Amino acid sequence: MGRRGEHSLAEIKAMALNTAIEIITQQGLAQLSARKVAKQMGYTVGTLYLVFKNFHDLVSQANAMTLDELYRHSLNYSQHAIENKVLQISLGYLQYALDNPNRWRAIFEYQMPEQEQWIPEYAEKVQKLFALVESLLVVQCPSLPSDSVHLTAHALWSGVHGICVLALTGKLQGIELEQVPDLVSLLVNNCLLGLQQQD
Amino acid sequence: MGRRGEHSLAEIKAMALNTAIEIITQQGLAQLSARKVAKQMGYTVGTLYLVFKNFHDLVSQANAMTLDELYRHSLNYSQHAIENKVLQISLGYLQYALDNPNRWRAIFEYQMPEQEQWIPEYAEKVQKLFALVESLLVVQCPSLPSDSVHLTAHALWSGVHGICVLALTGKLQGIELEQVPDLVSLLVNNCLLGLQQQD
DNA sequence: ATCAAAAACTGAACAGTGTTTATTTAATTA
DNA sequence: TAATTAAATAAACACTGTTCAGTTTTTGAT
Repeated sequence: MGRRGEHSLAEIKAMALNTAIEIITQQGLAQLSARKVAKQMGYTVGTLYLVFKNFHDLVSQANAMTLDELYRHSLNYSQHAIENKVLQISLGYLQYALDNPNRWRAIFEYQMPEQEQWIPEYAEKVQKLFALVESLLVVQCPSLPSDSVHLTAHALWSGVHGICVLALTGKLQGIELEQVPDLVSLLVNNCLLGLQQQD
Repeated sequence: MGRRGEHSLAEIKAMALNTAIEIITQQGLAQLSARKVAKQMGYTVGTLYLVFKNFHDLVSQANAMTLDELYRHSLNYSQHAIENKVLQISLGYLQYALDNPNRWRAIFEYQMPEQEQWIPEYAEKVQKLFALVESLLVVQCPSLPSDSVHLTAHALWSGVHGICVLALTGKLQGIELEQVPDLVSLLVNNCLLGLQQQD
């Protein structure tokens, strides 16, 4: 039927990303498909390939948006804390995951096709989160050498991430859901305690 | 062509599981398909459905076998350690993941179809790993109350798991691969140090 | 205003996926 | 040897991502 001109390509791209996020949120990443996105937008599949290189591109950009939200949410938690900001950002990270399980899992369970690359924004945004934790840690443990801060930030953050992963995939069967934040507190606080003892 | 009688159904099932693990090991979970398994065995797809309920069933049982190997490997590491067994089992867990990335990722990145259940063995084996860590922790921290041991074991183990996840998915960009075991040591040792300080 | 060119959009095709089922073939039993 | 049972297949179904030849509409120039 040809050009309808109702939406610009930029608008179509935005619509597609929002629709994809909607489907991920409601039905999970596994239920996302190109045709489903297109149909829900009122277009056909081919149109998506005018604004995305391929399906991987669509998913990556949708996940990048989630990663942004996740970053802002975590940052917000740390900024509203007056002490132990490292713990607070960790709890903020967990809370976003618990509140948006499907979107959170989509970020970390998406299997990148062989031979494809991450979109640049994706790697940047992951890096930004680590950097944020590192900056909070350096304030909280001023006597720690910068090499140690770097390693510790990654260890701590990976640990918090691991708790989120296992909690969201139902693999923490011996732990009640309301105890999951306690796991984060336990890990972060004891690790920090151990660090300060070394000084 | 009908019954060839070359293999019993039990043998066919074992062949399928071994073939699936082979494909996962070499090409990753994303490249696994029912037809590929069947073809590599010298059978057709339909035959697989004589011994598996569905594809989910096949993947689950293949992953359960990996989970067993992972458990034995981790147990072995802890048994050969004379002190700090909690750290050693953690490093053993990490090493298995680094040595068998595709099999390890298959366990944790497999998206269970909506409305399907884990096979019972699967949940049991995950539980067994947590229980093992908990039993080592209780020896290493005898003065810790049993409630705390339970929580701490899960927090610690999730932490170690998180490091494995991010390392294998290439999200620890600020860290060299040979430093990853250091991350595990840092997390585990500092957390244990913090715990002992609380006593 | 008319016509050509460019851009937007579709629909159908392709190879692949998991799954089901009628059918064929071989081994077992009577 | 004939009837029965079990093993295995081939083909179909609905779905997936991806491509591309056409069709339709808008735009730009005469």
